[in-house]
Amino acid sequence: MEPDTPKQRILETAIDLFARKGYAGTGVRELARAADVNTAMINYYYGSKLEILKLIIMKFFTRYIEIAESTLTGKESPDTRVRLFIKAVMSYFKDNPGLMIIGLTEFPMEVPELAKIKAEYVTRVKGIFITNIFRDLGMPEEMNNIAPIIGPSLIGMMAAQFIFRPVIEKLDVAVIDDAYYDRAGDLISELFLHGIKDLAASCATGDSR
Amino acid sequence: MEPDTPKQRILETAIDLFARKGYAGTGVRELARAADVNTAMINYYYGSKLEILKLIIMKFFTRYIEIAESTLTGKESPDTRVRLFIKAVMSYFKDNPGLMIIGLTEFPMEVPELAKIKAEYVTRVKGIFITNIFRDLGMPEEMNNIAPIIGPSLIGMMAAQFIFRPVIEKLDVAVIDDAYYDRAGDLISELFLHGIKDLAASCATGDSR
Amino acid sequence: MEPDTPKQRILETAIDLFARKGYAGTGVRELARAADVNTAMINYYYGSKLEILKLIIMKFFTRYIEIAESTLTGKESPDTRVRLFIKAVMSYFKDNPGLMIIGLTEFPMEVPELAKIKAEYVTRVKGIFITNIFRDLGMPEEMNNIAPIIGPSLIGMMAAQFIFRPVIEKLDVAVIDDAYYDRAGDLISELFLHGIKDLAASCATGDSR
Amino acid sequence: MEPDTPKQRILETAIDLFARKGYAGTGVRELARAADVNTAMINYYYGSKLEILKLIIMKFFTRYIEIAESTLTGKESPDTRVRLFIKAVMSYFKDNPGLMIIGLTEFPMEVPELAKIKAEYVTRVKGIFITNIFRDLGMPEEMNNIAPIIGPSLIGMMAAQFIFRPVIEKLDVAVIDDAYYDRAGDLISELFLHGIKDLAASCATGDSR
DNA sequence: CATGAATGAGAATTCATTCAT
DNA sequence: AATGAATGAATTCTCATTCAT
Repeated sequence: MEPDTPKQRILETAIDLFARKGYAGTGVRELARAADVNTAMINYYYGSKLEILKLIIMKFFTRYIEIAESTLTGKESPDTRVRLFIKAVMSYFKDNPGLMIIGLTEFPMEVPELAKIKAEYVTRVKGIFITNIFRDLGMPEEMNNIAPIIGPSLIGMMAAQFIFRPVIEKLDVAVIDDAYYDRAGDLISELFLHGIKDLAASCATGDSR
Repeated sequence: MEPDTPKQRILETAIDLFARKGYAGTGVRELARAADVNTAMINYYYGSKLEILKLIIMKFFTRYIEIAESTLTGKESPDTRVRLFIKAVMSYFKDNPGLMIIGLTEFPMEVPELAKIKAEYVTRVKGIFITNIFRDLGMPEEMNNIAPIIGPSLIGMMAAQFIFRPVIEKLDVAVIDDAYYDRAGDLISELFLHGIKDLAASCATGDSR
Repeated sequence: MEPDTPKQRILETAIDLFARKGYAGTGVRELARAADVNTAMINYYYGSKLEILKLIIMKFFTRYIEIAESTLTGKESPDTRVRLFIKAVMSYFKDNPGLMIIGLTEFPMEVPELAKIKAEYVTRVKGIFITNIFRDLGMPEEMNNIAPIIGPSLIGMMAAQFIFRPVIEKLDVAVIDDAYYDRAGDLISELFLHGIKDLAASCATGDSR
Repeated sequence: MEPDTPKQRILETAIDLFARKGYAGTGVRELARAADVNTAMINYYYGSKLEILKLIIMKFFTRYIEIAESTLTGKESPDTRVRLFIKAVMSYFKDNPGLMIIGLTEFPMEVPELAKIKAEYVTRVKGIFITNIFRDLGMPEEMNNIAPIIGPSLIGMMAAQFIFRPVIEKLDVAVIDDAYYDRAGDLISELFLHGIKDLAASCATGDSR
């Protein structure tokens, strides 16, 4: 179905390598070899190594935003929508772990352009969350300022399952398969929802902080 | 008080640069310049760039384990101990953000030695958690298998506050200062404790999954 | 006729420089400059400086073995064959002094691989000599154990003419030209044959050692 | 008896290392470590690495000349004197293989001073040989021009036993011990004397070339 | 005497990229 | 579209040497 062109192979291989060895830690020649293309092809198709990174980051966030919008803005109860969101995100991360790792952890500060793009994406997600979830959960307005804390917390919980995978695997636990990530998603949903609702409740009774 | 020797300066600068630009993304010459030492000094004192990384990772985990042991094994209620742990960890991360970022995100897979060391540290923390917290919270034995999910989740929440800082800063939120991280710690404590206790409760009634 | 490609130029220049200044004493940048190529070309074509050395040593011994086989295994009298061998070897050395000097004097002990290869080549030559010359000269079996002495002696005599050339030139002797080496070859032949035959004779009469 | 001062240890270790790994292939720090002295001591005692090399070469030739003079200028028959010379030289080489290897094979062309010194030494030996041996062996005057061939040949035979030692050892021969070198010395004496006398004889009858 | 810190130049190698074919 | 040669800058690390203590 997918044509498997050299150009595609380069991108897929880059996602894998950048995620595992880091953007700076991955050489163009290494990438070319792994993708089984000529070294010059990389610059021919993508212009530069950095362009590939940009592309990957955009790719990651584009879909991430889509998921946020399609799951969080529905008509279901806020609980359900959060559960749907987490389920969808976990599924997305599971199918594209490399994309996620690169999108979330590669911060080429030398490229302000990228930092700005990232911030824009995150701002949008934050907006979606406040407008659709916080409000519907009945959280008081003044709790919006904790959004920048619980947003990263939620994504941190989900991402951690994949980022720390090499270490988790070394533990004597059952294998990390699809079911594992399903369970993790459910767990994170419970943790998050119970936590945030109790928080909102106690907040309403005055014990703000 | 602190002597500020070239050797120390190299290490401190390395922590800063490795955290911001990545291990692979940081050159020795760049490091030398930033630490204001001769390039050869780096190898003179530490042997190689990789040795510095190893040192940093060990440093991070050594203290992290200490914190886990000293806070989680006390006589207080499990709730209190978790709160103390999170507070101490957040304080540790706040004072040593670079140390944490490197310790948690740099995975030089080419160095199996490091991977093993990391796994050992994590195994110990997992043990401390299960023995001291899960048990005392009255979690059923069969929930131990969610430890590898919950552990990363908790640390993911905490770490996210620092790892995503460059992006969070770009949001139109209040400045990220000490108080910010205090609040984040409290919030994560609530989220985690409410979540996990409700989870244990619902698990006891059979709805576990 | 010979294409004179950069790759060839690198090898030829390496032979010259390694022979004159030693392998360790020759820098890649120096080699690149002398061969009039970009420094990176050396690694591009040969992988590493060490690979060039290996190649040169193999090259030397390959031809050396060929000469030994083609001259020593003929149907002529053993005297004649030895003379042919020495003549051919001297001619080979004269045309490729660098190859010989490197092949015989560079012993990178750090590279056991090379030491093994060398030993294999030498073992083969020793075998050829014993089977084809010692036997035909009527040398008693028990004299085979002197082979490891007279083998090096013979090659030492021949090689010395080239290895010590810089010093010989400083003496007030006639110029060192083709005729000089022809004469040296003849002389060495006489020295060697007279010597070894008298030796065999005296050995036969019992005055062994 | 010998005090084993740091200064001496440096020189002895240098002889060993320069011989085995080459002058250029031996680092000052490596030398210091092997001699168990501080790196700076090397320059403190000898000024520079090059000075050590010069010293070693001088040392080698000084003794070599002494041996030539004391053995070749005696009252015994020329045969006997040559035998004594070879025996003494082989003994000298055996006890100081490093000294010999460095003295004979290290040609730092960049140091014309050294080349000149070497040439002077060799010229003296050549003179001793012609005056004391060739003449007494009754070699015709016109054969003096083969001295530059014969000299290197003889020393080449002797040196080869030590220079090629690492390779000889790999052959399946008996161990290389003192007796081995004694035998080699005797053999080389026979080879050389038989050869050169027959040569002189045939030369006298006109078949010179 | 002896040390360890310090240095600038140089080592070999790899980098991302370009270009002619 | 694709290749392999080629490049100059940059990589990490080692060099021999100096110097203050």
